[in-house]
Amino acid sequence: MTLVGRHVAAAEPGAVEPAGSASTDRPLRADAVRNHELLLAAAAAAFAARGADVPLEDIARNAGVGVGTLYRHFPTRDVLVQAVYRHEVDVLCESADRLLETLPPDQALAAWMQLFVRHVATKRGMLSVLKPMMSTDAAFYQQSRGRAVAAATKLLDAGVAAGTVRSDIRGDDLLRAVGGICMTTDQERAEASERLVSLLFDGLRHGAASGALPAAAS
Amino acid sequence: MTLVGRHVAAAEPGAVEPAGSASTDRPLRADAVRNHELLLAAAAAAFAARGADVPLEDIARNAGVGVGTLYRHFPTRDVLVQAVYRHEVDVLCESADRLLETLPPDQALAAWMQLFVRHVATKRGMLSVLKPMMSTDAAFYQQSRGRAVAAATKLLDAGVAAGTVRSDIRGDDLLRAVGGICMTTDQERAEASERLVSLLFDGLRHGAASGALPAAAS
DNA sequence: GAAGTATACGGAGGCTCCCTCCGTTTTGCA
DNA sequence: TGCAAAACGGAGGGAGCCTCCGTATACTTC
Repeated sequence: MTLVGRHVAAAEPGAVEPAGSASTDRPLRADAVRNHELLLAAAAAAFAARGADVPLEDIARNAGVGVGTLYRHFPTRDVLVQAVYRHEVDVLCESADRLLETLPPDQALAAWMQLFVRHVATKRGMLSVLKPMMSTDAAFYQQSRGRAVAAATKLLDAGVAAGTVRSDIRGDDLLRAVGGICMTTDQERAEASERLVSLLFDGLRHGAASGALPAAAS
Repeated sequence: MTLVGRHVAAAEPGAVEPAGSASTDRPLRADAVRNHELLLAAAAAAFAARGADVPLEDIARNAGVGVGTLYRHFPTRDVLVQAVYRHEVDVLCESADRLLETLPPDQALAAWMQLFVRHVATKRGMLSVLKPMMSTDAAFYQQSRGRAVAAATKLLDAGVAAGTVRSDIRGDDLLRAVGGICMTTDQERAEASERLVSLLFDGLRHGAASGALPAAAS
C-alpha cells in the first residue's frame, strides 16, 4: 500500500494526489505519514458504521489525533471521502495480486469477489455523499472503476489460462454483475450478497476450458 | 460552498400537507394558512437564490415568522423542499389553464414554455437535495411529472384544435425537450434557454393545420 | 360581544458540529 | 547535540439546528 503523497494542498476536491509516484514536494515527515493512515482507517470505519455525516471530530478522536491534524490532511469532508474511497479501491485491487500469488486462480477469483462484496457494503454509508460527487468529478470515479475492472480482468484471465474459469466473461461484466447484486440486496444482510455472488462464481466455472479450447458462448 | 450535511434528525418525509385544499383533519386556522404560504414563498426564493443549504432561520425571518413556526409546518428540511417543489409544480400547472383562458392557444403554449424555463431555473439550487430524494421517493416525483405532462398536453391539444400547432408532438416529448434544453444550458444564462425554447416553439408551429402565422409572443 | 378554549406563534437557549489559530512538540538534518 | 522546519493538538468563536413553553390569536358558544 503506497502512501505518502505530499502534503494535501488546497480544498480542491478532485486534485487528490496519486500517492505512489514520487511527488514534486518534499516527502512527508514520518509522523505525518502515520497520522494520515490512522485518519484514513478511522474515517473508513466511521463512514461504514455511521454514514458519511459522522462528525469529523469523532474521526479525529478515533484516530487518536487532534482535529487540527485532520483538517491539515483533509481540508474538506469531500476530500476525506474521496481519499477513503480511493484508498479502499487501492486495497481491493492490490489484494487481487496478493490472492493470485497465494491461491489457485479460480479460488483467488472467488475470494476477490467476496472481498468486493465487503467493499461495496462498506461504502454504502458513504453513498449519499459519493453519489453527488460522482457527477461532479466523474473522471475520478471512472478511473477508480477502471482499476477495479483491470483487477477483475487479471483474475479472470488467470483463471481462463488455468482452464478453471470460462472465457466468455469480461472484467467489466463481472464487476457490473457483482455490483448489481450488492446494490439490490437488502442493506442489512450482506451475507445474502455473499451467497448470491458465490452462485455467480459457480456460473463462472461452468463451461471452463479444462485445458481445451473454451466453448463458444455469448 | 462546501455543503456538508448538517446533523439532520431522521424524520418521515412524504406526508406533505397541501394546506390549500380541505383535508380530512379540521381545517387550519387562518393565521396558520397564511404563514404556511409565506414560508413556502420565502423558501422558494431562498432555495433559488442560495441553494438548498440556506439556514432555515433565514427562511423563517424572510417569511416574517419565528423558527418555531417554520418547524411546526415543516418538521424537516426535506419536507420543506418537497413542499416547495410540489407547490411550484401546482402553480405551473394551474397557470396553463389561466393562460388558455386569456390567450390564443399557441400564444398560451409559448408563454407556458417560458414559464417552464423559469420553473426549472428556479429549481436548480434545490437540485442537490432534490436528486437524492427522487430515488427515495420516486412515486412523488413521478406524479409531479405526470401533472406537468397533462398540462403540456392540454396546451398542445388546444393549439392543434385551433390549427396553430402541429399535431405530431406529445406532451411528454415537449417536456423532455424543454427540460433538456434547460439542463444543458449554462447556469447563469437562463436567457439563452428562453431563446432556445422559443426556437423550439417556432418548430411547433411549423406544419400546423392552418397556414396563418401568428405574431411571436413574448 | 364576551368568555372560553383549542390552536398557533415566537424566539431564547442549549447543543452539536465546524474550522481556524497559534503555542507546543516532534522530526530530520548538519 | 543543536536547530529549523514540519507537524501536532485542542481551545475557542461561530453557525445552524431544534425544542420548549409562556404568550398571542383565532374560532366557538352563549
